[in-house]
Amino acid sequence: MGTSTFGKLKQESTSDRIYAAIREAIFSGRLKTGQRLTEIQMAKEFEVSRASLREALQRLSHEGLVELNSYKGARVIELTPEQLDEMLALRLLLEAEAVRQAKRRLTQTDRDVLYAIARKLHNPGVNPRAYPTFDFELHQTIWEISGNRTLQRHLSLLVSPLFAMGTILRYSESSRDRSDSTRDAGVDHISLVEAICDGTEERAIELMQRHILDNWKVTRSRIESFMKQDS
Amino acid sequence: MGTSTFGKLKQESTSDRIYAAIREAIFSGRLKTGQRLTEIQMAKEFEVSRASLREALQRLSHEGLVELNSYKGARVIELTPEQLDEMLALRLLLEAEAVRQAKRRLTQTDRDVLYAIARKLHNPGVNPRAYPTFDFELHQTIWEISGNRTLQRHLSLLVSPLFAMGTILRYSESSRDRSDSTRDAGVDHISLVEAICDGTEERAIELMQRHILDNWKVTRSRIESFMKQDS
DNA sequence: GATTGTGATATTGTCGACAATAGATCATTA
DNA sequence: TAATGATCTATTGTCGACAATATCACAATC
Repeated sequence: MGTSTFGKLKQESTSDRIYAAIREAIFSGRLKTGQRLTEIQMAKEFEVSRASLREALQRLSHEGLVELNSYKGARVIELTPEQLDEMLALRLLLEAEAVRQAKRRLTQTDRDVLYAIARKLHNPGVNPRAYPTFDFELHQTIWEISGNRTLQRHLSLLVSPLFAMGTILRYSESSRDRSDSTRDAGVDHISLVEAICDGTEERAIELMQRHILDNWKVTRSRIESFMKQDS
Repeated sequence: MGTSTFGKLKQESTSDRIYAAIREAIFSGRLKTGQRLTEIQMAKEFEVSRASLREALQRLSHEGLVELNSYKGARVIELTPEQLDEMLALRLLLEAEAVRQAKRRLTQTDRDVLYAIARKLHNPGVNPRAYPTFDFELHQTIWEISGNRTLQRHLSLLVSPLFAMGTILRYSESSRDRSDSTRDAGVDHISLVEAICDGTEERAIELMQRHILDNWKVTRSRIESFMKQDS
């Protein structure tokens, strides 16, 4: 339990840490919508220099989580449920395109990799906390197979905050709901991979979108109950 | 006509200048694919501090024009014609979605604004050098009307470098071809705006995509002749 | 009383210097 | 000689300080 293995071997920079910390603070509700993020204050709080902090803020701004104005500073951007739905809608569009292009370039090794990930997710003994990581890995793999760097960049940009939000809310939710974290899947991943590898394009896209939507329903309900308890 | 635009006089920061300068250097071919961008050297060259330079590099990295590696520095990323086509394909997808959503939320003022821009573009006396700016303005307006911030962010991120590249190549091309800069339009803008305001969704999307593709053909041929003369 | 000008203050933009790291150089050894 | 390891150098990551700017309070003017 206590022996967590979350630390990647790759050494993360200071701005990486700050970036993740601020994002976590936003999603967990400690930093609220419209909250002004003063560089000096934040730098003191995290005990880092303003340079690293500014780099983190710039990344958050790029991701659309904070708003940067010249000589006016950074503010936490408003993330309404409607905007989250917008992000999800765009994600559905791009993931469909990724599936379309991935199907065209699929090699045998790609199939093996996809099935391997799906089996990891299907394995009943899998650590429930690892589920979202594996799920994310599956999506990323499909993006890579598509061979379309542009699509990859935009999908990462779009999905990364959604994924982080889901994970953070999952860990901060009340313990009674913890159980259903294990059956987020909805569409099971084996069927999805099968459709991508050997099904029709339409079928693959449909399963992918259903899979995303099913997971989204869970996350969205978490967000709403989180917002209720918050106010 | 009398619609004066005040806001564009915001003074640009140092990193804005450097960002634009490096991007220009990349598109004009002075900085070639894979070229290492040393911070100290670039900072000296532009006579700015490394802080501003790093900020510019980070933006270029977000835009996908340079690659940043920890403790290894920045390199100009490879932009093959195939990758440009990828970007265009994604743009077609997103612009179609923008048109779709804009049509649903269109107000009378929106119509007026769109027609005003289209007339500016249609006006035979318009400065040819202003054409791409107005064209960009038309697209941005449609994105805004869609009301979808996420779509806006991703479209800006995607189109901004394409637009910059087109503009830079236009100005650096040999003077004999300058004439056809005035008739890039392809689909004329009035028809496009009419379709968006009063046509069917399919018609509007089709005209939008044809318009983008027509302009792209011109830009792409410029890129190819530029690459030929380059080697 | 509302508006405009002026100054104080807090915050961001920019800079130069130091610390940490990667890559190259070169000596050492089997 | 080829492989190995220590050292050296160039470059990036991080920091604290100064300059430029926005915001607020308050006085002056109509």
